[in-house]
Amino acid sequence: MYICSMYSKELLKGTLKTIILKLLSENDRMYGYQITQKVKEITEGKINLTEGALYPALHKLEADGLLMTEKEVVGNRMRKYYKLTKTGNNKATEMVDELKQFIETLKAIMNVAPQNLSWSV
Amino acid sequence: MYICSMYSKELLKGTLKTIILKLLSENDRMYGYQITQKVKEITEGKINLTEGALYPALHKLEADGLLMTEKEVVGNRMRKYYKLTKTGNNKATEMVDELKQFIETLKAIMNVAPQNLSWSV
DNA sequence: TTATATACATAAGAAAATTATGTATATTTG
DNA sequence: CAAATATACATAATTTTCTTATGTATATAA
Repeated sequence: MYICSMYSKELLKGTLKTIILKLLSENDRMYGYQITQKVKEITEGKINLTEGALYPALHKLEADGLLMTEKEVVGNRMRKYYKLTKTGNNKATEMVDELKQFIETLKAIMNVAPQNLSWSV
Repeated sequence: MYICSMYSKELLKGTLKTIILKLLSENDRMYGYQITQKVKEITEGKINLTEGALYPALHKLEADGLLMTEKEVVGNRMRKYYKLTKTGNNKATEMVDELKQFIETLKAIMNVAPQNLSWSV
């Protein structure tokens, strides 16, 4: 898995943790590979998370006490399920709200009224 | 100017260049400080660009041939105006479109339908 | 006269992602 | 049956990008 996104890659930066927390707030528990597939599905292939980004992010969220893990072996292969902690659940709500507001702000910039007069050069 | 944003700072990552190009596609020419003020104005203070992020980004965009500069002295103080090149203008359109699509994709994730059945665990 | 605003710049460090590997099993396909 | 692809984890080296901090300098407001 080497291709990250059909978007300019920079755009994803800063949103990964929020995406992970959001998915986990909807899905009780998920494992890493499942998260990549779920994101691919929801975004119709537009976002493909790379392992090099995902796994370190999951480890960081666990280290920060936002996620907890359960290991299971399914058909000889290991799975590590991630689940929100109580703190993680609160943080998820907070970060999703923040991202939604940020999206609105970005839209304001992207649709800025052409040539308003407040700045004359 | 040390405070960057009322948002978690990560969110801004990856969007700065698009913001700059968008503003310049609306404003013919702008100088650095003006860009910080314009962004503050449009976002109602929610985004404050730091110099440490802005100036290197402008220099990079110039080095990449997307911006060109005109220096002027206004009231004993130097101003460096930035303007889109032809390439920069095309790139601006492209990156703004990309960001708009990315925003829609992000919204899809943030509003993901709870518990659809395509992934059973 | 001191703080704030205007106006540029850059360097050190941190954070986060990309890119590239590595290990291993299961399944599909030619 | 062999090879490719999918599943499933992990990490190290590097790059990019931003934060934080600092530096220079003039103008204006308190």
